[in-house]
Amino acid sequence: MNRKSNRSGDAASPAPGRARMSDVAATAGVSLVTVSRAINEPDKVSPDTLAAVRAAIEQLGYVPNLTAGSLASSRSRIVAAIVPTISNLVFSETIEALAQTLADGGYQLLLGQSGYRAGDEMALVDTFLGRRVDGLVLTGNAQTPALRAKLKRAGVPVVQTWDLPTPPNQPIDMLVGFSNLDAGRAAAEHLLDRGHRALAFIGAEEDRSRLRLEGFRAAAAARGIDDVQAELIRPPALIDDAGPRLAQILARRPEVTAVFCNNDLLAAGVLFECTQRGWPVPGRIAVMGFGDLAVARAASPRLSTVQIRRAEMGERAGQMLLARLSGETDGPTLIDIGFEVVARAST
Amino acid sequence: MNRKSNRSGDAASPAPGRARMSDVAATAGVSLVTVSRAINEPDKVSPDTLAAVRAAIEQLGYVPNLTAGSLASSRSRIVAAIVPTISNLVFSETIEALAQTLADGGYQLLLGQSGYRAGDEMALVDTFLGRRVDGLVLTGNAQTPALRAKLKRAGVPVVQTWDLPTPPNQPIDMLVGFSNLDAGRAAAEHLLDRGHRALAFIGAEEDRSRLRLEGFRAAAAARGIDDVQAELIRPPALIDDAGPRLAQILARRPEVTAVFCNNDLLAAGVLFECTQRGWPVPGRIAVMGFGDLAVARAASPRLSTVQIRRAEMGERAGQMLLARLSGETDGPTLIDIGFEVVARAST
DNA sequence: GTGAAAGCGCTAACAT
DNA sequence: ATGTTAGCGCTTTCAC
Repeated sequence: MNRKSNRSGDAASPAPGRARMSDVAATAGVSLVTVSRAINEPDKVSPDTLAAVRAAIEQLGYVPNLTAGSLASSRSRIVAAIVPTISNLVFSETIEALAQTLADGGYQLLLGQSGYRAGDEMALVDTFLGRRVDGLVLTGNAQTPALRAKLKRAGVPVVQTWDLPTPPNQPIDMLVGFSNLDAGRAAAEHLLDRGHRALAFIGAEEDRSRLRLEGFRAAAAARGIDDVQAELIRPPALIDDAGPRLAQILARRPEVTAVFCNNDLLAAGVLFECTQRGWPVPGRIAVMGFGDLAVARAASPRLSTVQIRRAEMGERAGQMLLARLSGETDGPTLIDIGFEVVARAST
Repeated sequence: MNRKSNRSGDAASPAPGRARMSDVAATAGVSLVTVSRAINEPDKVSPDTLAAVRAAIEQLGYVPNLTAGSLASSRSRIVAAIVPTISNLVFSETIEALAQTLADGGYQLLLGQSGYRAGDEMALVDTFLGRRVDGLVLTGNAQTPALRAKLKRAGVPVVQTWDLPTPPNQPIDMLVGFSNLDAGRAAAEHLLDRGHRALAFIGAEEDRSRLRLEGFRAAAAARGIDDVQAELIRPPALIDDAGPRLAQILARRPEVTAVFCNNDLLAAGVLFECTQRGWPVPGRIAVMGFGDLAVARAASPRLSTVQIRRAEMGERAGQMLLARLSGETDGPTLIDIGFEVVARAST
């Protein structure tokens, strides 16, 4: 009952509803295939016909139906990406670079949020596969066995990001990331090198954050320090969680002199809390962040942090996908982009 | 040459490539239509057949081809949204709430970034219309006449967000927003009421920010203050732009005692700059933000700001769209959700 | 409650 | 350089 019913205002608009490719063909006085070619492979059409077709398209306000095209060609020109949340700034640069790289290659990005829930991730993958996306970019490598199986069966190119394969997990297909374990370790070593012995950790209760905590603890233990206070925040971890969590840590262990926060915004929250208490940083307590977001360079004092090249990660993910989609079969399928400890004033 | 070629590892996987609905039908011993019904309208199928169909789906690992479904039904169950950038936290809560509301209604969100460029917005709309999205959510109401015309011709439900219609612009279809002009005005009045006379503004060089500046200036002028220093940052405006811009303002006009920042993160950047200079806030300078993000409640001092109910905006946008898509013809099509000045410690 | 036939709007061979 | 013939995998009448 809706296919023919026009919505409300039905003024004398230039175009009569929605034109199809055959309408364009008729108007231009050519066949339907020629129109298809004029749109998709303009070189294979004579200049005159091309002009005629373009005029007809313009005149009719024709918008190609990409759904029909996808069905016929079994290529959607869509790549889907799943991130835990778009409200976390660490992901947005990766996504922006990915979207840009894909766009330059003629693909569009479909974005889904898992909310850190495995069930949601599975549901998203289902609809993405249902839409026959040409590729998939996932965050982390903690996907459930069921999900892995489904992806392999579907045969879609997949890129995992933001982590390296942590045994026993194998890469599903391609991967670009870094070792979160080593990053946590490096953060601890940085603080230990500066003489801190009473360490604390604030992060989200989530896979990659847990890995960094594990590395952080391992490095501390290697130097004989076993008591690392940790506060894990149920995601999303927001900046206004930082102050109260720091308070919790200090209530349990007042002598803490250094805290590693699992993203720079959380670290900025800790800085604000210190300002509130009138505590000098790093005099009373050293603060280290993660990510090297813009806030790390803007904070006072400037934040020491672990830099992740987030944009590069998105770009590489996009390139790997484009290479695979264009039929290239060689090229890397596992990239460790590493990380770098950046020492600034807060430690 | 690729339709039949299988990628690399071709182990004895349970499923032979990709099952179609007819395969499910054959396996379940029913007709294809029945499978379609079992998936889309389970009530209209007997419990036994339903069970049989579900078993077959499970066994074959069948994933419905939504592209084919969309083509046949001319409904995509996709709503697209365009935001300037996902790297700006003010948009993410709106988008998250929108995505959630739509998901509850059985629709998926396709996200596009315009990068604040009108040309990109047009290109995005083109591909979205090409994919026959069922609805569209746009940011702001400064769309070009060409874009407006295209949207009206296509007849898709459209919701504009984050602003009210500013003459001569009419709403394209539906709208949920607030007056950026009035919000800027209210911010100025708040600062004026606290006795400030030398005012400054830091914001992005972008439509809504400009409107807020206009309102800010108008309210100041109404009280006899004509010299409002403004710094407009070419988007994206990041937190580390704040300090340098404040410095610029002070270099031109050292007696400035209050600055209105066009988002809370920028305001946090100004707070950090003040900490750096050893300036008391609001003693030496008052700082006001916009949005009421989490950072406003976490900063030191707590930020006075203009609160926008961003999640509600996304939810309302989703509801309007769902109502329209389900055939409801009444209901509101223009909602002013307002704003609220929140006075905290920074002013 | 279930099925048979027709077609959504395009692209992919294969001609010419 | 252009056209013809077949589908892509579903949903929709309409019939039983």
